[in-house]
Amino acid sequence: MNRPGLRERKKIETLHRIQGEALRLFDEQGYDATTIEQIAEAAGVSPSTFYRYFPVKEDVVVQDEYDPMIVRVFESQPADAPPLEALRAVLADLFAQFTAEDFERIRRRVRLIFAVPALRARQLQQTTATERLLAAMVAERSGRSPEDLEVRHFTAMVVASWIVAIDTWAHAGDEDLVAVMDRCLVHLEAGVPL
Amino acid sequence: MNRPGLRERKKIETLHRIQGEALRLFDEQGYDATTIEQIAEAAGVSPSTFYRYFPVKEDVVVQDEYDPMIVRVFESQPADAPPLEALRAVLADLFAQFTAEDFERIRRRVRLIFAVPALRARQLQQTTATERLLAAMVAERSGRSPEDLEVRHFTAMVVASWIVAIDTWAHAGDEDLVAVMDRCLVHLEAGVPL
DNA sequence: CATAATTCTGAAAGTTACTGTCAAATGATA
DNA sequence: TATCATTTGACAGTAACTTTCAGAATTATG
Repeated sequence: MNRPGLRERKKIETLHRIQGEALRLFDEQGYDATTIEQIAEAAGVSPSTFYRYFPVKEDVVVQDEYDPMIVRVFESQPADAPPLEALRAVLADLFAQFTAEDFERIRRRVRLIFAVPALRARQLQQTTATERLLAAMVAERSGRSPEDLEVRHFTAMVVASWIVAIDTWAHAGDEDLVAVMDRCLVHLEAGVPL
Repeated sequence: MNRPGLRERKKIETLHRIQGEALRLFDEQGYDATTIEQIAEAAGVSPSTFYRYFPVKEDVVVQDEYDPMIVRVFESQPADAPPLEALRAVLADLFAQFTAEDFERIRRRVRLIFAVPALRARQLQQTTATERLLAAMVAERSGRSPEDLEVRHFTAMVVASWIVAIDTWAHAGDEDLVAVMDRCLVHLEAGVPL
């Protein structure tokens, strides 16, 4: 048996407390003006502990746990679906699980990320990891190599498309996130005509 | 008349000297293991001077002067050419001006950038600036707003396409850079089929 | 229940990237 | 040559991150 256990619960709680206090402080004073010491103190931990949870300052905003979800949902898609269809469905399925509060939290985070260069840089970097993940899965499915130029190009386009959609949604947005993503993917599939 | 003048010539020279020594040291000891102090000393300047030329350490590798060239070449394209055609031509024209040594230097820089996370992050960030630039030009040409979703999506796709091509070329590459880029853009125009 | 093993935490000291200020040096200009 | 603007270097300071180590809390084991 490997139930959650007190230790793990405490860890998750601490992680969320740090993240919450950090976002609050960033809102109040700005990202750069907030030091790790302040965040640590507000969360009732030591700076060392902060770094144990978030290797770099940016991660307290950028880190998320979506990658494994994406993998799970992607693998549950019908094997004969074309890759672009499959990925579109993955997002739809994923978003269907989110609540309105989830979206609101994500929106705040995304806005912060796009406003602070350091956060944006970190997120772009994290995105390339997701890209590799997708490339591996797509390659598997289409019986090609993950190094194949078209496979890498395909995944790069899809991921970049997502980012444009998220950016648009977070800023303009009374529109639905799924709707914006669909518009982008349709545009992509049509060969980005202008 | 506005000839270079001694002062400017010296500035360019210093800039190149710093860059050269930095790249040499990075090759020898690795990026992280090389301090700004070492670079400054090798280039015969003070650390403060280093920062005057390169606001952040990453810029000594990532900074380039291509953006204005892109603008110039783009504006010299026939006004009735479709945007994707125009951008393809821009790159072809640009690369035609480069020598074999240029390509070799670029290749070394690109490999370094893709190997060091901090450099990659900075470059991705810089890329978004280029993206905005392109968006403005493309918007102008097609009589749309730079905020238009399709315009932003189009430019994001083209830029992301370039990056995949450059990455591929720098690593695999006995193939021509222009050829790889063409393959990517063709794939994009076809709606990234797999 | 008691003790051993594992994991988590905090304190402290050190490195380095980066910022700001000010005076000295150097190139431009009249 | 004399004055003006720009560039540079020295210095001091901040804060992000790293490393190390000892002690505390939690879990596993006899």
